[in-house]
Amino acid sequence: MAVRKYSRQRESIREMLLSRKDHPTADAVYADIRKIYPNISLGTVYRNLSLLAELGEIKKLSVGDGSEHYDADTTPHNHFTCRCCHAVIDLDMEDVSSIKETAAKRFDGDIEDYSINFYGVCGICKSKSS
Amino acid sequence: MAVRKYSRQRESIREMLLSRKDHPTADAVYADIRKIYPNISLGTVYRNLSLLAELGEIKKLSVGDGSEHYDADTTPHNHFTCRCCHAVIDLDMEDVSSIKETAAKRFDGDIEDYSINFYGVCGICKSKSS
DNA sequence: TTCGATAATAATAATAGTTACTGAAATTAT
DNA sequence: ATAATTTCAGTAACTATTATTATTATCGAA
Repeated sequence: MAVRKYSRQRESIREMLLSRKDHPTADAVYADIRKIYPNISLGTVYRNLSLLAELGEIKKLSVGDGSEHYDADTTPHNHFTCRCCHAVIDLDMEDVSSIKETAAKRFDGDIEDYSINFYGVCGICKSKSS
Repeated sequence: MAVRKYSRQRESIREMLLSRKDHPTADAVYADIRKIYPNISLGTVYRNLSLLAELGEIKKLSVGDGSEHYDADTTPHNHFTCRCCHAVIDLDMEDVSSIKETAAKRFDGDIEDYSINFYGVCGICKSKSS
């Protein structure tokens, strides 16, 4: 893949991701993008999501629910997964990126990146169950 | 499943996990346990790993490499994944569990747990490549 | 503007990881 | 020992993801 060529599908996937504040799985992206390109292939969705992630334009999130989630917001922030409704949401919290240096202190390798996932019950599910 | 019954296989899986300091996948556990129980089923391994995780006796780790890893050390600690040799190792670092409270400050749900994964190049791979 | 090279696509097959099902064997209570 | 119930091995099924292939779209040059 020497020269990267433009594709409507990829552009559409990028724009769609940017427009949502949630963190859809490949399947959710596929369902959404089919409204614009009814016969886009799921393989195309996977390929372009991986490509965009490689290029650093989006982020791949592994929250441990069996499938990958994608996030167009590449600025450093952390996520919360509700064990009740399974939503993956952004956490509004003060910067804790210093943990990277904390981790590096007694480690002889190079730490390039990190991800923090919080788990529990979200506000909505909490109010429903009470 | 009212009364849980003893099983040699489950006990063997637990002991095996306790004896290793790495964080094997179900498949790695299967390969190892077959040395003792040559015709144990992969399904049995999965079922018991899930069961032990539910009981809180082991921890399931999602590091984003496509498969789950298992850790018999349930005390709070963090992990590092080498993007070179793909090893998942424990990080010896000072306690950062206060991030749980930091995250809770501006959040209306309940935060029950969290996991931190660090990524980069481990010491061994680093020395090899230089 | 057409042409030729090649990247990207849709459709589908294949793979990997995991879970579900079934009848037989093991474990515990009676 | 016998009955009741769990767990097992073996296997099929399922879900998420990647690979293959023939066709189509993009793009730079003639």
